[in-house]
Amino acid sequence: MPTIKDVAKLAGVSISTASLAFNHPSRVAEGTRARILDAAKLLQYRPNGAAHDLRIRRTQTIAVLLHDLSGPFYSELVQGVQVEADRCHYNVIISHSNRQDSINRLLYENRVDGAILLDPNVSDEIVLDLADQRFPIAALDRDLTHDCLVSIAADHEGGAYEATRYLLSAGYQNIFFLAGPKNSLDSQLRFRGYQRALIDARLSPPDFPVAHGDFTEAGGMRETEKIVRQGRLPEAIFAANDEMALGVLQVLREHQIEVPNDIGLIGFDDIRIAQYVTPPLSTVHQPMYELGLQAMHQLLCLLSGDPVQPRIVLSTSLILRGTCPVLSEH
Amino acid sequence: MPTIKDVAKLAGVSISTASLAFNHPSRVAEGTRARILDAAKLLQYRPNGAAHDLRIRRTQTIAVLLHDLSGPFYSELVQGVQVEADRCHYNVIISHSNRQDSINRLLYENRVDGAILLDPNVSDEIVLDLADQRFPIAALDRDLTHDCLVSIAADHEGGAYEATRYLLSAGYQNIFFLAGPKNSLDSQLRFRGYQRALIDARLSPPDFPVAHGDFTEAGGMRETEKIVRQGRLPEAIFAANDEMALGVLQVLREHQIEVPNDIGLIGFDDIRIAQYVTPPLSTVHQPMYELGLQAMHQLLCLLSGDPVQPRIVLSTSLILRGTCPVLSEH
DNA sequence: ATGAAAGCGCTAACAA
DNA sequence: TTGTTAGCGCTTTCAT
Repeated sequence: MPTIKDVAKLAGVSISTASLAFNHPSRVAEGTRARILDAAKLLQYRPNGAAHDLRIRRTQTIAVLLHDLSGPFYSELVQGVQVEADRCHYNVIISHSNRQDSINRLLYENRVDGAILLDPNVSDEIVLDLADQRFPIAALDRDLTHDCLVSIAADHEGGAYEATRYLLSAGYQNIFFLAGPKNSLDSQLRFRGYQRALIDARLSPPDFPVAHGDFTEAGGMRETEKIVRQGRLPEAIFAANDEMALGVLQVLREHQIEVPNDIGLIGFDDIRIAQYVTPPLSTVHQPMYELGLQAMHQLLCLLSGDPVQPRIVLSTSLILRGTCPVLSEH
Repeated sequence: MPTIKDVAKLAGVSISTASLAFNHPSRVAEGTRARILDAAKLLQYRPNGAAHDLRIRRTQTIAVLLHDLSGPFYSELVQGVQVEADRCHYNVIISHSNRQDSINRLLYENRVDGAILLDPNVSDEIVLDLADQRFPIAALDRDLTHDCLVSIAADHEGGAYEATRYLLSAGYQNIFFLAGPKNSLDSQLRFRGYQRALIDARLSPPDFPVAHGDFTEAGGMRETEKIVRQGRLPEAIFAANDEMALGVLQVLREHQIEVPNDIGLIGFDDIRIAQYVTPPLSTVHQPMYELGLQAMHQLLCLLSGDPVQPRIVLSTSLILRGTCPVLSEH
C-alpha cells in the first residue's frame, strides 16, 4: 500500500511538497502539482485517514447514535442532520449498534468530533460524563443541562395536551391513555400533557385510566385485548405512540368495534404508516427533519465555540385523520 | 486532553506498560495495572482512535453505504449486518450521504476495512476501482465480478417470474408492467422475469405493455393516472416495487376501480406498509435481513482471507394478500 | 516554490 | 514484569 512517501519519490519531490499538493494546491507550482497527482494516480495512492486525523487532531465527522432506525421516521431525522452537516462540510456517520464497546469506541476514542444522541441505551450518566470531558453532544429527548451539551426535543407534553383536549372537545369523556415503557421520558411527558388536559377540563383530577405498553404494535394489541376482554371499553384511546395505535386499531377491528364511531383513537409520532391504515390514524406529528436540522446546527455551534441555545423544544402538530371526528371549527 | 503519556507518568510507569495495561491486561502485574487504570480514570483519559488505528493499520470497522434509509426495509438489512458484525467483533457505521467527498473519505482513505454497498450513486466503475486496490466490498444488487468483491442480491428475476406466473394462473391475461427507472438493474431484472413468464405462457412474445416510473409512490400515481385517462386499463398491474404499487392503489381507489375484482396488482419488496393498506398489497418479499447477514459474512471472509462465495442470489417469496385472488391450490 | 525535520498518540518488538 | 526505542503516515513550521 503506497504512502505519500512513495508518491513524493516517484514525482521527484519531498514529502512536504507532495502533502502541499494535496492540501493546498495553490501553494505548489502547477507543473510540480501535476507530476505529483500523476504519481498518485499511477501508484493508486490512498491517503491514510487515521494518520491525517491524528495529525490535524480533528475528524470533521460527527456520529448519530440511533437505537432503532426503522421507519422513515428516523430517516427524516438523519436527512435533517445531513443537510446541515453538508452545509458546513462535516461528515456524518450513523451507528445503531447496541454493543457498549462499539458505542464507546465512537464516543470515547476521539473517532468523531461530536455526537447526536437518540438512543435510550446510553444512560444520562454517560452523556453527562462525556460532556464533562468536553465532548460536544446534541441530546434528543432528554432533560439534561450542561455547558457542553444541547438538548433538543419535540414538545411531547404540549402535543399530548392538544390531542387530549381535542378528544375532549369532540365529546369523548372517558379517555384511556396507553403509555409506553415506564422509564421512557417521552411517554412520561406525553402522559403529563394528557393528564393536564383532563384536569383542566374537569377541574378535579379523575382516576386516569392507564396501561403500559412497550411502544410496539404487539404491545398495543396486547393491552387492547385486555381492555376489550374486561369489557370496559373507554370512549377514546390516546396511544403514546403510533406503533401501539396500530395494534389498537387492529384488535378493535378484529372485535368489530368501529373507529371512530364506537371509540376514538389518536396516536403520537406520525409515522408514515399512519396515513395508510383504515381508517387513517389521527396523530401528533413530530417535526423529525427539523429536529435533526436543529440538533446538527447546535452541535456545530458547540464545535465552533459559537453561542448555542442549550434547550430547544419544537412544536408538534395535531394531524386529524379518520380515527377521530374532524371538527369543523378546529 | 491527556494522552497515554500522562497516564503513564501519573501511574509512575513507562508508556509501553500503560499501553500494555489497556491492550493486554494479563501481561502486566495486577497492582501496576490497577494504578494505571486509576490514573486513567483520574485524568479522564480517552484513547486516541486515530493514533491507535494508524499504528495497528486496521480500523476493525466496516461501512454500510445506503442512499436511502427510509422504511424498515433497510432497517432489516442493517440488522442482519449488525448481528454478523457483532459476532466477529467488527464495528459498523452507516453512511447515507450523497456528497462524493464524504463517500470517498470512507472508501478511499482507509477509514474502514471494508464496505457494504447498496447505493446506486456509487458507479460500478468506482466499485471495481476500489476492488482493484484491494479494498474488500460486498456489493448488493450489482452484477460485478472481481476477486476482492462479492455480489449479493435477491432473485429479482425469479421473483418477478413467479409473481407474473401467478397473475397469469389467476386468470389475468393482459398484465401491465410498471417499471422503475430505466437504469435500475433491479427493475431490469424484474422486467426480465415478467417477460419470461409471459413468453413461457403464450409461446409467442406479446407486445409488453410497460411504463417507467421512478420507484416512488408519486411516480406510481402519475403512471396510473395516464393509464386510466387513456382508458386502456389492463387486467392486472405488476409494479416493480411496492412504493409505486402504493401509488397505483391510491389512484385506482380514487377512480373507484376495485382491486382485485376490476384489476389485479402485485408489488415488489414487501415493505412494511404493504400489509396495512386496503386491500393489503400482494408482493414479492425480499429477504433483507438475510441479505445483510450474508453481505457481512462474505465481507468478513474477504477480510480474513477465507474462501468466499463470489456471487450469492437469495430467493424471494411471493406474499399473497388482498390485491390479487388467493388461489387455493397455490 | 520546495525541503528538512519534528511530532501527533499509540503499539510492539526487543532488551533488560 | 517493565522500559527503551522505532516507527505507523501524515501535516506543518521554519529554512532555504
